[in-house]
Amino acid sequence: MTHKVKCADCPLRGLEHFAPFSAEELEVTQRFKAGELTIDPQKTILREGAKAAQLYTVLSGMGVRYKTLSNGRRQVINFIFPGDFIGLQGSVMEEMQQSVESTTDMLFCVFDRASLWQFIKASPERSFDLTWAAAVDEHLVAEALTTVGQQTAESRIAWALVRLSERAERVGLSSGPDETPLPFRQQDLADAMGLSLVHTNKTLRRLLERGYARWSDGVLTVTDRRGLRAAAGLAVDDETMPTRRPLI
Amino acid sequence: MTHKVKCADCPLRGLEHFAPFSAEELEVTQRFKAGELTIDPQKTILREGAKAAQLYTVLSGMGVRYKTLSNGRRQVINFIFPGDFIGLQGSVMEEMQQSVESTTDMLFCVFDRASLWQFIKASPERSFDLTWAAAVDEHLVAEALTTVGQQTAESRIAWALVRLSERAERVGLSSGPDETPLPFRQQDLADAMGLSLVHTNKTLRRLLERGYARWSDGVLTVTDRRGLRAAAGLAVDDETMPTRRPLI
DNA sequence: CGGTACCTTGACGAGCATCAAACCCTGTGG
DNA sequence: CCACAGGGTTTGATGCTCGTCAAGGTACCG
Repeated sequence: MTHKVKCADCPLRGLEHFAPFSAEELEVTQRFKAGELTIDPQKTILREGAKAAQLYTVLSGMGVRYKTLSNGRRQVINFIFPGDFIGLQGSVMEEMQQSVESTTDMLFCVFDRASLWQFIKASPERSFDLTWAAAVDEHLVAEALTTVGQQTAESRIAWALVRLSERAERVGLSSGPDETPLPFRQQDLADAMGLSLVHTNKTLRRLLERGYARWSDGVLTVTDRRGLRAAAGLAVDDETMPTRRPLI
Repeated sequence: MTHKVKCADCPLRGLEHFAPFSAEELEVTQRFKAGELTIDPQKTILREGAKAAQLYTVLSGMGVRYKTLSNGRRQVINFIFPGDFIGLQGSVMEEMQQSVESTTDMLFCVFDRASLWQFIKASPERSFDLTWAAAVDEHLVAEALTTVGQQTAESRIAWALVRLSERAERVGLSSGPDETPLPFRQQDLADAMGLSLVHTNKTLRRLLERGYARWSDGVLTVTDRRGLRAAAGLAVDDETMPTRRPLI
């Protein structure tokens, strides 16, 4: 397999959201890279119950990470953005407990799980980045749990819109001021926030009509960020996300 | 500060739930250890908003990790058991986003955050264990999110009882067959599962009356594990937790 | 044009929250 | 030894939030 994108040319590296690479880190990562993966929309990249042999960094596109229950319901654990590192679960559990599915076209950087160990030994810096990635993920999920567990439907939806737009902006997806792609369905939002599709729709509609944002054709435009944050139960300004995170 | 408990004598090491230590790993960990901390019940070990300078491994006792909202509500993110490693959040975020509070008397093994880096460099094996710990945490939180988001009150409570008893058993807390300490209040359970105290009480009572378990004086006795797992929406037998995990 | 995927809206009822109060304990002090 | 207070548990009554059911609307696609 050839690498169409050299790590040195990785489009994500330039973003200020990601910590800078040393030349050595770059080289280690490049060696660890096994190839690339291009995926169509609505395809499953990782499937629950399977043993994942690979790890992926998202180079472009978006998706959802979710878990399905025996009763057929689905919980969206997190939305997947460029820069996200996925598949660690499979290295710790016997088998994957969650699935990852593409929403849009996606491009992945593929790493071999078997060589993960060498990767760690080769570069302590990079190995801490792994821990970092896992910790950030946990933080996101914990915040989602808090929102789903303690907030009303309105706050939950508002919170999701705030976080989704923030994350999109940070990885350079903005197509204009406060305007980012949001290719997900209302059903995805509903499954993420523990609400029914119908109630999600009605609540979302109310928020949009109140002038906090617009959302059509897969593009979200936040027109009143402060109002939206307030509705979400978030402090109007403060940022809880780490401003810079390592990229793997 | 002196170490009353040498890592070599750590009471947790013997448990088969934890991966064995090599002599070298033991030595590295011992060097990293800064001291010990004894805490009374109902005390705050880590507080949201603060910058944590230390990391802790729980040697004994139990507690809760939670996040408080601006509206005064509280989400319990996870229950803390012996062997748990806490404080990583503080190394990744600017400041802690969650608090940790003791429920019982607790004993911690204290590590200095400043020397975390040396720790990682000194032992790649141990550094991967950090990642492992973070990933396991994320898995637990994700499962909680799934339960809170998609299950009825009855399933949520049943799920909590199953997981709590399992975790307690694994770290050697059983006081008899299917009998483990459970020092938490119903309010803690309620805050963990996103339910009101009243509804938690009524639902819990129904489960207990149905003969799945008994719970009094801080001791949980599971009398019908299969029934309880079924009520929780879990497969009757399968184990999703990694059977062995590293101890830090 | 029929078919499918997604969004939207109304009607109805259930699950759960909230309010209120009583009932344990255990500890404390007169 | 008893009165009292405080933390936790338990129970009943009431009503709101949200889920479920049902149907219609729109866009897109073969």
